Amino acid sequence: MFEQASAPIDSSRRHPGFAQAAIGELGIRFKLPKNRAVFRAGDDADRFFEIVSGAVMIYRILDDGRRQVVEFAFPGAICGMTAGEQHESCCDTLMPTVLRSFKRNELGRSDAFRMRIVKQLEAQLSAMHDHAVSLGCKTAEERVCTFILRLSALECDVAHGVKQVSLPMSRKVIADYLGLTLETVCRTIADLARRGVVTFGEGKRHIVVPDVERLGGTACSEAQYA
Amino acid sequence: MFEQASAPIDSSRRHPGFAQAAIGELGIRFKLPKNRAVFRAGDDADRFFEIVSGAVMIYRILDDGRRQVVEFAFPGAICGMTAGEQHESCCDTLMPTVLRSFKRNELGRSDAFRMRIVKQLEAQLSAMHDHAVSLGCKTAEERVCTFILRLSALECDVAHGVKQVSLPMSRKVIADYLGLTLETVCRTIADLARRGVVTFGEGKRHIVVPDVERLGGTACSEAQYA
DNA sequence: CGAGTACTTGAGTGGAGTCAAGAGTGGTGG
DNA sequence: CCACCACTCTTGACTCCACTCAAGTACTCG
Repeated sequence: MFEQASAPIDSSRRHPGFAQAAIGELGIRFKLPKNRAVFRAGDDADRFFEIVSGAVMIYRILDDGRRQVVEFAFPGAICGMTAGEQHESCCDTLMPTVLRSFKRNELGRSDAFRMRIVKQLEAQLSAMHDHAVSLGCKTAEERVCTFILRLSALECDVAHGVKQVSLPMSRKVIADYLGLTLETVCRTIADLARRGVVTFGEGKRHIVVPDVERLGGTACSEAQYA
Repeated sequence: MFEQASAPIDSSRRHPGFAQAAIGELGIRFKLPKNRAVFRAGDDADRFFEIVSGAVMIYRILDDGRRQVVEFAFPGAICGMTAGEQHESCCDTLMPTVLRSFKRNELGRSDAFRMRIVKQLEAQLSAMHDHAVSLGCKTAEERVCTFILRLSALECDVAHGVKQVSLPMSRKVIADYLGLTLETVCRTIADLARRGVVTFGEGKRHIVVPDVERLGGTACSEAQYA
């Protein structure tokens, strides 16, 4: 009935030995290659992570294999903070990624640190609200445009008024994030390209946005009530 | 193309005078009737709120009137915390509700308070992840079952093994939360009732769950990878 | 008790999913 | 360097779940 998502990356491929690599109070900095598990649902949530460079995805998997990517995390973001004892989601790297790992109880370290964490959690909550709007009431085309727009806001090369966005993830991952199938994502991007709303850069993972306004119009924005 | 959601409740119906009602450091406690605005998207986010009793919904509205209810908040939850200067969502009461209002800068008050806020934000983030799973990859029936199950976990009368859940919101609000139409919500509940997975209590807003296991099976749960 | 709102049910449609086949891309090893 | 293989991406044809439109019924509250 539903396409099986690829199972989570094998536990043995998780960052081996790093967590034990000691150091006391400051975050432990370490690097992972592409497609490695940072943590798995069910792991003890005694540590959380800050993305220094690279990118990760946080996702959940249902019994029958359906997968929902709930967040992407880029440099500056934190992930793996949870009120419970165990992680409820999985987290994989999308590209070579440098992380900083903190013990959960380091949270009490300093006011400045804690305020940063609160700000980050607020930002993530707000991003999840945006994402819920996409998933709950936008069409396939609006979701894809909103997604490209969001990526272009964080990371893009701007050359003579044209933005180039590089997608660090496969069509399947985008589909699992947007609540669509990979075929629908393909078709939608192809259609946007046909109409000139976007064009392809070098390779299918580079999207060029000639007119951000136009893409924004196609993405459908939120009403303002002041 | 899309059904117009009712516009947000008029600003003049917001809690009049309460914010100015002074008091210094402790939260200001106040009560609102049903269907009142707690805050609006665009309002200054200088205060945030704790639900003491009752219930509220947090939602966003798109240009063309589509509405997405992103969260419900019940006693113990906080709402209105945002990293930005203005609120990005609207918040209305679903029933007579007692709230406690805090100045944003009161956040620095005490460690215990701050830790409570962090825990709450983590819990809300986790709830949003669950919600994204529903919106992104569950069928109408699974969403409705997941929703009833979640409500039954927080609030329900248990009498001789049978759970009764009271829905404090209209079918339209449930639909806007689950990313469905109100007709689909109606049909789905009717169908569950026909099959005996749920039955109606007194009035259409009281759902009786004879067998929580069975409802859980219909809701579709998450895989565990330890 | 009556008016307005909330809810239910039916019939028909369409957007995104499913199934399937083929093209492009990148990494590896001879 | 290029041939091969695996994986990712694209496109087409058909299907189906949830949406739309529409009519009618049940609450709720003044």
